[in-house]
Amino acid sequence: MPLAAEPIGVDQAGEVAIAFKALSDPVRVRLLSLIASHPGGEAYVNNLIAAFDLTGPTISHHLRVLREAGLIGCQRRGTWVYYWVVPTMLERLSEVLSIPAGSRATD
Amino acid sequence: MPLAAEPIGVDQAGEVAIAFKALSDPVRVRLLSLIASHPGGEAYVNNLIAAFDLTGPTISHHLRVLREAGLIGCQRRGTWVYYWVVPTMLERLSEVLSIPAGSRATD
DNA sequence: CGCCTGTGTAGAAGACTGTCAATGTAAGCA
DNA sequence: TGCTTACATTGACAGTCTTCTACACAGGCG
Repeated sequence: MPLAAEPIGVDQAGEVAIAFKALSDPVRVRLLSLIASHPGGEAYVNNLIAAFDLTGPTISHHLRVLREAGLIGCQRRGTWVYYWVVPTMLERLSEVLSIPAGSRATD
Repeated sequence: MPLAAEPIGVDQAGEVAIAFKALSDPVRVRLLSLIASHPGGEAYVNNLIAAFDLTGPTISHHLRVLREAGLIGCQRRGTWVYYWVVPTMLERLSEVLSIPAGSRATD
């Protein structure tokens, strides 16, 4: 349900805000984009760490925030840990921000 | 350009993160929804304050954050100040989160 | 002019966040 | 078993955020 269609409920506003908070850091936005745009839809941590001027623990922390927000999933395969995006969550957020047709007013 | 289409640039990630940070608080999500879904697309501050268990200055602060993020605009008309949403900004964020067709992988 | 209402600003307290160094855990290999 | 690599957790520090109280500004009205 788009945010602009009707006043959002308190509970749903809280859930949505948690997801947006996970996206409120440039590093996490880039991480999500790197994972989502990776060939095959997956990426492993070592590649992600190499893309930033940050230490491993910091990237690990950001990945955890994204995971706890339900935006990405992960799985260990042998030594490496693979991450992938959860498309349904992104789509839900995208819909929340969409503008319903015919609801535009003074701009 | 959707976030999942290709790795997002550092600059754009920063801009997008600022907008998402503005949406990372439940109060601001509800404020934006109240303004966007208001008949006529506008709302004035007194009504917004009445919808929360928060003081006027706190609502004023949140409105400023939304305004500085480019998500809403405002104008004084006599004694009252009216707020409205900026649809282009919401649409841009919605597009960033959208999933390009055919890019879904292991879920 | 002076008063009241509506709205924003300033400053401060407390909680939260991003980052790091140090340490811990898990898997592969000799 | 012991060593090495890959990744996560812990604890700490500096900075930021949310919220409040107190105050200031702007506009209408007597």
